[in-house]
Amino acid sequence: MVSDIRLTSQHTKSEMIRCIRSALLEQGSATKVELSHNLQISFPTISKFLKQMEDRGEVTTIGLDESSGGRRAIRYTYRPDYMLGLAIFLEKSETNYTVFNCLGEVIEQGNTHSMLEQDVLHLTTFIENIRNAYPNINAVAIGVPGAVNNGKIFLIPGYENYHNLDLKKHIEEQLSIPTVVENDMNAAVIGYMAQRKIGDNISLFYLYLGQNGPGAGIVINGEIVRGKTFFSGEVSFVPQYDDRNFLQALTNGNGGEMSIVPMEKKVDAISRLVASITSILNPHYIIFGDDEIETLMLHQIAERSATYVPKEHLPELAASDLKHDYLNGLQCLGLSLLISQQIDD
Amino acid sequence: MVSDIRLTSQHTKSEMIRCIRSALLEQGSATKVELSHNLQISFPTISKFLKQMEDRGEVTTIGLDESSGGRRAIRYTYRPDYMLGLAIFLEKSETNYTVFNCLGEVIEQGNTHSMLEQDVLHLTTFIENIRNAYPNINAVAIGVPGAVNNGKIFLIPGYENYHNLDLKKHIEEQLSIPTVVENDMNAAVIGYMAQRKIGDNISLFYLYLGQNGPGAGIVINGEIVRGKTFFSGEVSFVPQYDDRNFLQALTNGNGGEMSIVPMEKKVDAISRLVASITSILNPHYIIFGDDEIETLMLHQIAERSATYVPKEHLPELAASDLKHDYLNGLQCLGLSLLISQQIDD
DNA sequence: GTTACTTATTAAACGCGTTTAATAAGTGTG
DNA sequence: CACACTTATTAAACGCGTTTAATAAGTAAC
Repeated sequence: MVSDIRLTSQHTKSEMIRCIRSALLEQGSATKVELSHNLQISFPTISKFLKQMEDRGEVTTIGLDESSGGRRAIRYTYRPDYMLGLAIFLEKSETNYTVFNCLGEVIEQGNTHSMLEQDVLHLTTFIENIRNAYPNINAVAIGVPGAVNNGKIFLIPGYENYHNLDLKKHIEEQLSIPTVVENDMNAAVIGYMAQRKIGDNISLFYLYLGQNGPGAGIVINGEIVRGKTFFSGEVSFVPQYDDRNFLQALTNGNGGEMSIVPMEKKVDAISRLVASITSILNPHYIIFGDDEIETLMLHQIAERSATYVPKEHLPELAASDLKHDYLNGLQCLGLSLLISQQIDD
Repeated sequence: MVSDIRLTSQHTKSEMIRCIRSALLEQGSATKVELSHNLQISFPTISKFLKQMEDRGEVTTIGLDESSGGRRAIRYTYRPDYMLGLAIFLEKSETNYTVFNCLGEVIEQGNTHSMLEQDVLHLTTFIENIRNAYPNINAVAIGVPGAVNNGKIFLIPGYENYHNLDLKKHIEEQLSIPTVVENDMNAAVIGYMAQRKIGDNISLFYLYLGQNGPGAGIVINGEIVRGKTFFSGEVSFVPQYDDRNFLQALTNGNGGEMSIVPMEKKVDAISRLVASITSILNPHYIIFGDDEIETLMLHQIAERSATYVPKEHLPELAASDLKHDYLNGLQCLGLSLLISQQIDD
């Protein structure tokens, strides 16, 4: 016997606006009734907020719906350029950036010299300049090759200027733009999941096997796994053979070129890693962020993994474009800052 | 420039009651001002709910505080026996149960014949009988040696009667008592964390190395990891040596007694597992749910693990009493049902 | 013991989202 | 083209937690 059907699951003002924004962006357009239905917010409340948003130019009407038997409804849509986001990823050799709108469309894309070895001031003035060109940039997402927690860079080997720097706080204080900072692999896994519209309580292992040594971004139950000392995903160290761990198996133990090691040995090492991950975490997906891995190799890995772990428990294996996912992840992070933007009347 | 300091972070009625209950139970006793402060709920609201709870006998006053310079405050406390919980764990050889109050104190403890091979009806009448003896039992927590998701038993090898049964739904419909069903290792990890008051965003690996083969309960970012096919924690299959996985390393590959394998070989296998877990998940703790593991062995494992993974990233290793944690976990699960109990005016 | 000053509690006014009633704007039908 | 019947929108009444003001109950000082 449930006492009450709906216990006024109230939201706060900014939560509601966030919901309206994301619903409008997701659905492309909507009427007030549709929003009220989908978001479980009462019609009058939707009406009130939508009017405010229309007044400040955030949404526009795009005409009337066909009548479904009664009065025709007004259809609203979000203006994608009302706010823009800036995504930057700092890499060893260069700095890439994109300016994007609320639909994720890229307005401008470019790259410049690496900033990791420079002073942080370089970065802030760079952002400031872009913002001067696009004044309605309202969020910055920065990707770095290092361990990040809540905007603070804890560990970034080789780049002293950024070590132990709370980059989020720094940018927000200097430029007063909402900012998010994230590790590269974590951004990639976020981007991949968003793109494939992978649900919320899913576990996913995003594995990179590139030049800088293996690394992974891990999402479990829809949340990024950072670990006690930000060491999660450092799969190089997984012991796999009598006298070799994963990295040694890939590089023949001498830190040499990966290409020297014969294909089948690599496949076995990767398959053993897949088996370990499966029997420990049993995720839904393992994604290889590398174009080099072709479908053939994926099949071989799947087959060989099944010799270590019952087949039905193995995750779906797939390859994906790391750089693309990385950028997409940063845009997602920026976008979520945009749509939760407070409005100051 | 933040526009508003406190955007009326409103809660629903039942959430508030839940908060008040848990605060009173946690702190032992409290005044209205203290509750209002700790829970961030306004004084009048606290006052209103506390009065209702007092009226129905859920809380009582235990006198006045000493004056701190002004009017003396009334101190309230929760009546621990106002609601009781029932924890049951179904095992192969027997069925254990405890009746406990809101403070976690055990009112009655006992065991009876195994019910896993019987019909489920056996279990329901068993619960019904206990409830007749303690009419204010308001929650049941059931632990089973199988894969459970949201009360439904997906996989429970050897016990056909329980396979694919939504036990939670079944009990709730038959007896109308709020019910929670959980896997044994998951209950244990919950119990361990509650007992040690381990924070909310912590990752913990609870490992069991007993007769029925290794198994683990995993919590990451404060949430149970179940996996795509409820296979998470099945660490037996982790490949560790050229030709042996973890289980084979422990049992010498012939499924024989663990005791045959020399101590140091076991230590190495466990250490390799610790290293794998660390480099994949980097959890805060790995707990061994086994009394057999003595402090000496823990030290050896810690030392040996450090040969595979940099020491600073290793988790804290500890041993704990599985059965105790298991029971405690069930009580926690039951308790959280109790304190979120709806009141029907 | 009266005064000044605390602190706890109660009572009234307010804000805000919701529910409900009222109105507006369509459709098809005889 | 009035009529019954939809559906969208607006206006008013309500519920509930909060903020603010008023009152009660205590302490210390003179």
